[in-house]
Amino acid sequence: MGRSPCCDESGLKKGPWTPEEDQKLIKHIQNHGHGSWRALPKLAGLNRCGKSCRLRWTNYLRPDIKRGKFSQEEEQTILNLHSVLGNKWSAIASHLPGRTDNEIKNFWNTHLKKKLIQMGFDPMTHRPRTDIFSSLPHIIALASLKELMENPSWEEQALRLQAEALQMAKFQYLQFLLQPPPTTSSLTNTTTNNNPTEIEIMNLINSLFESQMTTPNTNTPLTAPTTLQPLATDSAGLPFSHLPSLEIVPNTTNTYETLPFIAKEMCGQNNEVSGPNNCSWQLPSSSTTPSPPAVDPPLPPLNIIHDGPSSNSNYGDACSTSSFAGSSASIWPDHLLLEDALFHDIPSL
DNA sequence: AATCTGACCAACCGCGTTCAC
DNA sequence: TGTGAACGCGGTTGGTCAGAT
Repeated sequence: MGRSPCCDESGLKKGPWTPEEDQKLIKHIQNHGHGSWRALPKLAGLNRCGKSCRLRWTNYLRPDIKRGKFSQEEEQTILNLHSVLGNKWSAIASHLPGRTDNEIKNFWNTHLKKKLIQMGFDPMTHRPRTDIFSSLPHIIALASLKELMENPSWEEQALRLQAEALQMAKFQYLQFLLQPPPTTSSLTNTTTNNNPTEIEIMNLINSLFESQMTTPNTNTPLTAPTTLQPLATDSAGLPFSHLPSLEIVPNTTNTYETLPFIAKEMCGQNNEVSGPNNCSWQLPSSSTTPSPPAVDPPLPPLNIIHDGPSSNSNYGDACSTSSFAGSSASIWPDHLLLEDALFHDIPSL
């Protein structure tokens, strides 16, 4: 379709508006309304194109425009609406009286987007970022190179580091998936499209347990309850503050096939759930947990009644998760530091 | 004091849609 | 119904300013 030719016309002024031009535009619109924007500049005595006049009026001169810093409520509203509407700035602006789409767009690009990224969220999906995986090969390569430079037995070190990095990334991603969705906005209703898929969680849980086998293919049962502690809260107090610790309890009546149901229920934030095959997990009473911080109190530990050896030989070995949980918290206190930890002190290449 | 860098935001550009003829 | 002008919207640019080096 035809594009407006007005901006292509030569001889029309561009760039910042002067106070005199503003006054002409305001006075004309107050007296006559804007009518046809194309005809307005000539009628108002402005050497501007109609489009420029319209933008100046709608984004800056309109009397009902609210200027100044965005309030916490406005910020929250933008987050809510953006999680639903995406970059529909005009639609978002329609819910914020006095704010223009341009202003909201600028505020988003300069503040909110960065804020979400810092908190570990994808600003487009409002879900925890998973791009750790896409960058993992790069991280591992550099980490391996570091080992190579520092350690003569670099092959072994690199392999170990690779395994640890991959394991950590999986665990962190699993923790992200188990958060109550979505957390970028406390006002947003829980919508199913923010929930991780059952398969997604199942695959991660299985791969974690599988790779934690200490004695492969021996079917050694898990002999004592083991707890996966949540990682430390990040600097902003999110998102790990909502994460329960996971207690894996040996239970001969359960099978690994119950894990998808466990995972599914964990997403639902229920306090007590009975799954198939006598599988169950529950949130212990709050009295068993340390006193919560003033803001964003953590959920109490989550007990998972987990099976021991399974008929499925891929998953049937013992899990030594306590050391895993301990190392995870000490090596990478939060997800944002994983890359930092690996890159830290790496000489420039 | 000079230069650099990044944040901020008004304004522009260009595409898709709507409207009038 | 087809066409072109007008409009609306989202992405991008570029000027300004403040803080860091």
